[in-house]
Amino acid sequence: MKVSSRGLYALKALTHLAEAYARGLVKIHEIAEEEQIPEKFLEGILVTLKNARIVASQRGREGGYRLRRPPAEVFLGEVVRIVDGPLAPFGDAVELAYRVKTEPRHAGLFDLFLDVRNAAARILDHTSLADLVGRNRRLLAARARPAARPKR
Amino acid sequence: MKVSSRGLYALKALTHLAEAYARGLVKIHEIAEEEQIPEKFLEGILVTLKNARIVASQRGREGGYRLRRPPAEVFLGEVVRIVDGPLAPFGDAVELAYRVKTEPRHAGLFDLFLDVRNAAARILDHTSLADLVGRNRRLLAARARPAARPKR
DNA sequence: AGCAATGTCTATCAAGACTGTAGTCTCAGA
DNA sequence: TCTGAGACTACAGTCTTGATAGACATTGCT
Repeated sequence: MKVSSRGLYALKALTHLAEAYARGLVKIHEIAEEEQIPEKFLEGILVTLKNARIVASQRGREGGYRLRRPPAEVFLGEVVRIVDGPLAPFGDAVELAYRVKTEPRHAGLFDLFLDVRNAAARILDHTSLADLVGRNRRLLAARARPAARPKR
Repeated sequence: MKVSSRGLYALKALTHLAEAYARGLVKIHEIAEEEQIPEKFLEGILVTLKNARIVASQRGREGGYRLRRPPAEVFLGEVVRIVDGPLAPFGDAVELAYRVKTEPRHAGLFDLFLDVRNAAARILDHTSLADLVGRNRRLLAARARPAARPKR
C-alpha cells in the first residue's frame, strides 16, 4: 500500500472534520487554510469522499462539509482504500489469494504479501478518526512534559 | 509501500537464482523464459540489482547472473527498498519521525504510519530468499495433501 | 425576485513514473 | 577473430499524480 498526497490530504481533512464534529458544517476554505491544502485540490478529494458516503455536504451560503458518521466509526483503512486503493503491497487480497493457488512456483511470495497486507489492515482497520485525534493529544502532551513519560 | 511489476519481477528472478544457487551462473534468457518475464525488461532490473550488489554478472560466452550472497542472507526488505523504495506507506521512516515532531496537529497520523512501516519491515526484513523457497515448498506440499494439514 | 456566496462538476494540463521494445556497444572465451 | 552473452542508451506509449480553470447549480439573504 502507498499513501499519496491525495490520501494524506484526505486524512488530514477528515481529522479536521472529526475535531469539528460537534460544530457541524465546516467550509472547504477553513479546512484548506488550517491544514495547508490547495483548496481546489481538496475540493476534488472531498467529492470523492462524499461519493463514498464518508462525508456529507451542504450547498449554498453557510454550506460546508461534515462527517456522515461519528469519528469513532470512521476507520482509516476504509479511507485509504477509497483514496489510494487496496492495502496490499501488490494487487489486492483477492488477487493475492488467487495467485497463491495459480502460481505455485511463487506461492510463498504472494502468501507473504498477504501477511504484509494483513498487518497493515490490522492497524488501519482498527484505528478510527477518534483514535487519531486521541493519539494526537497524547503525543502532544508527551512532548510538553517529556520527563513525566514512563520509560519504555 | 507498493510493489510494482518491476519489484515483482525482481523477486521472482531472485527466487530463481536462489534455487539455482548451487548451479552457478544462470542466463537472463533462462530466467525470462521460465519466470515469464519480458527479457529486455528483466535485463534492466538485473542491472539495478547488480549495482546494488545483490547479484553479480559474468559476460561473454557461458556468462550469466548469480547471487552474490547465499540465499539465506538476502532479505526481501532490502530488495524491495532497492527496486520500489521505502517500506513506509508515506515517505520514509526518517521523514515520518521528522513530521511527528514538526506537525503536531497530525503527529498521531505520522506515528501511525510509522507503525505500519514497522509492521511491514518486521516481515520483509526477516524473510530471506531461502525462507521464500522453503515457504513455496511447504505451500506446495500442503496443496498436495490437504487432508494431512492440521486444521486452523 | 435577484444578488452574492458557496459548493459541484467537467475539462484540461504538465510532469513524472512505469512498462516494454529496439539497437548498439562491450566483454570473455573458443 | 568470431560468437554469445550482458551493458548501455534511447525512446514511445500509457498511466498516475498533483494541480488549475472556469462554467454551472444551489442556497441564503435582502
